[in-house]
Amino acid sequence: MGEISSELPALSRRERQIMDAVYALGAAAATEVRESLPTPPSLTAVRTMLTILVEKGHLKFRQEGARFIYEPVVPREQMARTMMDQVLHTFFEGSVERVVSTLVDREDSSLTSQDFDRLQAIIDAARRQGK
Amino acid sequence: MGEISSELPALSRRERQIMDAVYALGAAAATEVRESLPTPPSLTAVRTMLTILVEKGHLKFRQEGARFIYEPVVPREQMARTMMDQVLHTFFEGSVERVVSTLVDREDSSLTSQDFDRLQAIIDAARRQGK
DNA sequence: AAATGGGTGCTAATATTTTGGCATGGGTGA
DNA sequence: TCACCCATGCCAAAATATTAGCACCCATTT
Repeated sequence: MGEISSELPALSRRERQIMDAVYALGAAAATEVRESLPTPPSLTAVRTMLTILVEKGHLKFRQEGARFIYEPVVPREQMARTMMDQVLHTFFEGSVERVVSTLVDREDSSLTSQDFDRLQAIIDAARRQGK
Repeated sequence: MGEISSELPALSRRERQIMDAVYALGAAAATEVRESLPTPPSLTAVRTMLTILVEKGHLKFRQEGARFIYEPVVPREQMARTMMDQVLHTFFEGSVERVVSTLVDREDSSLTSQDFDRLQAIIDAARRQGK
């Protein structure tokens, strides 16, 4: 049925918007999802979409008291990886360096000295581990 | 008409697939676009979509001999930035560090020692400039 | 207990997307 | 020059996506 795993599913526009919203929120109820949608439709419509996404295996939900909390089936961590690969390939010709360059050069990067330290630490660690 | 600029347009599924293909290719004719589409439709269908995307202002084309080469209106560089912001916000809670971490920890990262040097240089440069 | 705030399921109209046929025209190479 | 390839425009069916109404259920709060 599902076949989601690490493949990024071909979602429709609204479905993608909703999945993005849920990923950004971590987990959320219909109302919250609706609030973070661009040009939000009716709450009923949002609920329908959520149900569809559950049926398709992209979302799951847990009941918390009276409310239903929706959550992605593929954990954010994993999807983040997939999305990065996607962006890396489509917009950066697979160049990690260009991505990092873009990241740290952003207008509103506002990276502190400590942030830079941490970045350096991450790279050092990867270097040691990689070989 | 267009109103595209840096806002990421709400494309339909196929439209996004095609835009991604064109971005990945840099510029391409209909046939090439078709070849890099998942479950490609007929060539006519692809052409129709390309035309629609031109009408909507997402693509432009130039005639090169007998063939038409399609190209994104928003340059890849700029769209790359927008996409990064998007991914950063949706999947990494805005944490640049997490992105970098994910990038260098990828299975098939295969980053060489020189790659790491360059990464470090990028960060050093940004640090000096940012402060 | 009654009102309220979510939730469900079923249903269906509308809107949009997606597909591609068909006739036609212009370059280009054999 | 004559196919051939690639393009165009117009058109339209088929498939999907999107929206939402309605009746009803359950938990919480007043």
